[in-house]
Amino acid sequence: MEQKAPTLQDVARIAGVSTATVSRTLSNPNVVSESTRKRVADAVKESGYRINRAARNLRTQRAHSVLVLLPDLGNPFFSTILEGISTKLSQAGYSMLIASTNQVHDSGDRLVDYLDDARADAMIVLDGALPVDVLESLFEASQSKPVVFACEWVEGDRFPTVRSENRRGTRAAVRLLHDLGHSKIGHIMGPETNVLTQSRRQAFISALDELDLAVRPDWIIPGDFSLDAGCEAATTWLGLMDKPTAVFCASDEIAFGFISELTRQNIHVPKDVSVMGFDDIELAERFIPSLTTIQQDRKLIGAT
Amino acid sequence: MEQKAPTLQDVARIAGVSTATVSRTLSNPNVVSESTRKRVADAVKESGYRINRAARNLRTQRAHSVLVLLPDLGNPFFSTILEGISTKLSQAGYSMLIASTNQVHDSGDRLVDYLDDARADAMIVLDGALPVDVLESLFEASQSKPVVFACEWVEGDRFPTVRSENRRGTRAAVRLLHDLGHSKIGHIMGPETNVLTQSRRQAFISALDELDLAVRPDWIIPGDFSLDAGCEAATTWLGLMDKPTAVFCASDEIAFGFISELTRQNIHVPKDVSVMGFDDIELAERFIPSLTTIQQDRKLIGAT
DNA sequence: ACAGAGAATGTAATCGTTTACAATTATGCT
DNA sequence: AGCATAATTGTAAACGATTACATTCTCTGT
Repeated sequence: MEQKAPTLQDVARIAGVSTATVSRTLSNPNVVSESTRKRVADAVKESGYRINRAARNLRTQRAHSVLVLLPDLGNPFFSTILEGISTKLSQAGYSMLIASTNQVHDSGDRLVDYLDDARADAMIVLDGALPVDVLESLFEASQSKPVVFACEWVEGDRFPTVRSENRRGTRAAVRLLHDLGHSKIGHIMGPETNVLTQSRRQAFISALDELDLAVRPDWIIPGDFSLDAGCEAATTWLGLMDKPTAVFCASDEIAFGFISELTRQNIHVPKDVSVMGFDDIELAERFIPSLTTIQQDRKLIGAT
Repeated sequence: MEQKAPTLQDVARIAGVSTATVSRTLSNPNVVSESTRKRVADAVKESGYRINRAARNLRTQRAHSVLVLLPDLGNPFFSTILEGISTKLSQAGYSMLIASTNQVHDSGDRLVDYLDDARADAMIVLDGALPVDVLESLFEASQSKPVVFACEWVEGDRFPTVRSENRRGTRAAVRLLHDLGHSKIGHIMGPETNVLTQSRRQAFISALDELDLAVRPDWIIPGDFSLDAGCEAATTWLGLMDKPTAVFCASDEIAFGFISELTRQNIHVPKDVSVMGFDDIELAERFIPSLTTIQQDRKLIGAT
């Protein structure tokens, strides 16, 4: 029973028309007459025809799919963004290919292959920490196919970028803590090299300045967006003589790690110390308008 | 500067050989002579040739990509599994397409289209709650292309399935709680219709039986794998006259919701009540060997 | 030196669509 | 009716790779 899939030819034969007509009926129905349109529709149904994307892609020179590149698939933060992208893409009739940066790198493939090779029409990059040579080749490729950065970005304005309002979000968080009566506010950072880290730290400092609050270097604790970093930061915090009464974390994951470690040490949140996160992954109370929703529109535009 | 991508023909011309030879050099190097192999390699480098996947896919009738279907992209639990799948696939030279069940459903596309239309060679399903008609058509399609279920599954043994050891994990969890001295153990379930829920509840009950512990229906609290469910369960727990001193949650997310709500109500975990989760998402202390690692091998086998 | 095996390469058909162009038919207008 | 124009449909050439088959070339053994 290994019957091969029906082709346009088969449909054409059944409907008694040419393949061209069938193709037109499917992709551009309003140019064929009512009667043949119906005949073709019936023939399609009868044969159980499904278009062969490979053939179509070859002929039209488009892959009808978009590559999403992210640093780490396991990171829950990205999954909500993916959800948004995925929805938009499938609405627009695109498929979503996924690759994670480290893998691509390990396997020796070059990133641009995905574009060069006609596997993807466009690329959405969620990783701001790409090596320069990769960036270079990406930029070259972006002359012919759209490459857009989202959430994280690279310096230089060479790629269109979709970013959330890091500065504003950070300021809002700091102000909220201030309004709650805190004047001793600390910060747990993301990984040193990350653009988000930089941006949020700067925003944090300037927000403190605006409110005439002290900026204490020992209250700015290094980290790396992970739970573990939050736990370590908790230890650091415990070791401080003069402890901040509120802490703004560069990511929600950090915040969780921080809180859970403190709880283990019988420090109560928020009674003993207030903690805020950033990113609005589903786990947290969301105090900053979600990133994801705003971004998707522009992404789609960039992609098509 | 809109130069089109170089093709096999271009390479062939530069190298002074036929396209067939070039193709062979690339896909089956050991049948061509050393000298031409080098000539072709140089020509490839000179022209910057990249293979056109669309053409290759058309000719070879394979898409070199696998579709992963999951119920909800936003759910962090799946992202770690995705990571594993993705790694294996890219090692094997496959791309990974992603779709989420609800979207596919909403958009009116049929799932099987992905297989039928040569976009994907195989499919990995992480959703055990598909409508019957979808299942039916999937099964039909699985005659020609591999479809494997993972993590969740459907009754009937019609599809190859990769599953984690739900029963064993559950039993291990219950025994651990028992060994810690608990005799009053409760359970917060996942969504009623989910196969994992069923499996874990049964295992939970039989584990209690084995240990001669009481099975109290009011200690088995309904839920749905989400944080919110955990919170609600916390309220339910608070309302119980006779409270279990330990709770086994069907997912880590539930456990987190439960713990956070209790903490808010000044109940201390684990002093006042012990809580265990299930799934081993990165957030939790991992007390059950991870699901993800074991599965990937078999998945890959199934897919190729 | 020559037949014959085996290695290396070339020729050309093929995968299933789309689409420019030609050909046909239908329609409107005087 | 007769011709111009528009609406449909058909013919056939792409798209860029793979591969069966034919061909040429290179040896080896006698």
